Amino acid sequence: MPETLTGRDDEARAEQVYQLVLEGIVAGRYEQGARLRERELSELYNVSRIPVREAIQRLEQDGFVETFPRRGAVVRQLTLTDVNELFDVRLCLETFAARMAAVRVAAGEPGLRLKELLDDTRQAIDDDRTDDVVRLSAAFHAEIVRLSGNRLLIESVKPLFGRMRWIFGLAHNRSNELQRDEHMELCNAILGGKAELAYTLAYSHIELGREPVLKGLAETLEP
Amino acid sequence: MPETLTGRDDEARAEQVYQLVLEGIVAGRYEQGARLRERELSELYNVSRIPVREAIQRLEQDGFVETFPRRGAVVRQLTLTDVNELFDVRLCLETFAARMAAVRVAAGEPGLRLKELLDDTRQAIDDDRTDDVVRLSAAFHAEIVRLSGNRLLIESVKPLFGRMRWIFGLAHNRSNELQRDEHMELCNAILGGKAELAYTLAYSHIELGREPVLKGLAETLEP
DNA sequence: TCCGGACTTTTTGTATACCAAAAATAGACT
DNA sequence: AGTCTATTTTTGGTATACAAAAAGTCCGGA
Repeated sequence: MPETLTGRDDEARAEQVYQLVLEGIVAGRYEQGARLRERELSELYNVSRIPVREAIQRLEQDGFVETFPRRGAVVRQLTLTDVNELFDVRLCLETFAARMAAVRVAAGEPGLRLKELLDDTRQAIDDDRTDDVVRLSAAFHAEIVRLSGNRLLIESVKPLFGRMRWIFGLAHNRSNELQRDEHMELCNAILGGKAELAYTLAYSHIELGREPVLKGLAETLEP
Repeated sequence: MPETLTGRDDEARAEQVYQLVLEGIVAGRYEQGARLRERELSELYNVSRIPVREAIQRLEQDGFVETFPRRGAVVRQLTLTDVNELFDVRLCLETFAARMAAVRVAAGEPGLRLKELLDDTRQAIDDDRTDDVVRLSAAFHAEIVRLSGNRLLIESVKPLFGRMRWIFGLAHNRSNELQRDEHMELCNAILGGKAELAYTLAYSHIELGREPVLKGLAETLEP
């Protein structure tokens, strides 16, 4: 029973509720269309209904729950269609981001953070810290988008990353080693300012991730 | 003084507040970083602060206002950078949508609505109903995205269309006749199932829109 | 005169209590 | 058992209150 929010660090209760519920969703603690009742959550987390409503609104906007008028919010369940749609949109936006990132780096934008993330991933793999590997991999993709310099693109991609976290949490994935190799190549292309190469590498890297995830989710969905 | 919302059709006060404020923003009734005070809006529209907050949250998510902790929301102002970013992201998503739409039509999805919109636009141009022309043009682009069948793509594009409405409201545009010709070509490609052609036509159509809008906005911004 | 700090007012973020109406649920009746 | 009705939940909304952070104001001193 987390009385976590009671008197403690105030400021942004809504944000905290959002994070807590999201955590529950990606960890699979809610199942198939479970209802999120406002009063239930507000009592659980010792906050009023206002922050809860705000959190639920954001969860809906990020595609984790669905709300129906006068019936409230229910946790969505991921389908194979969702995964395919996600990968298609990622192919659109992230390949563009990779190309732009290369252009911007060629124009002087510092891209060292990308290499750092790669080094950290190396460490995390060697230490077998699986959660960190996943987190760092996501951070790598996010950093490329950030490097693109297009704020609207960054905004547009944000909800996708939320969904990715969810999907990768449910359906795992393929060899970390292989993925890191691809990240390395992509990193080199971007830091070398090779825009078209970055585009191509990003494309194949994302596309390579699709099948394994689909297969993993299919298994999770129907055991 | 619109007591519009008072006893009337309840249901979705937040939505109405959202629409009303958005209307004000795209119509340019608010200027350069004007503050949106919760109580002010709630008194203006005769609602409590909750629907107002909800509306403001959505306005932020759609990029019309910016909020700062403990300082509330201010109306954003469009910059040339915003326009360029918007067109770049549109090039990503809408060209993909056009390609997918062609594929889906070839696979049997009915695309007649696209032709209807084109006919309506013809009428609107002939009748000199400028507002309708703009609205129908937007609807044409939206319909292509809808035809793509990718719900996540539809969600991702929604905020862009909001911004487009804003931008086209401020900075007008180029010959309706020319645009309609391009729409016609694109429509034919999609209905003919010619995916790559649809992609190319969508690309050049969107890109052709960029310069005029930039020029128009530059004039609006510094008179 | 102009500057900086103390005081006052606004405004947000949240809480509490309450209500109408729609859904969900239970119950009664055929 | 199946349908119609009554009861409880639950949402969406209102009103009001309050602490704390900003913003705005005022005032005294260099």
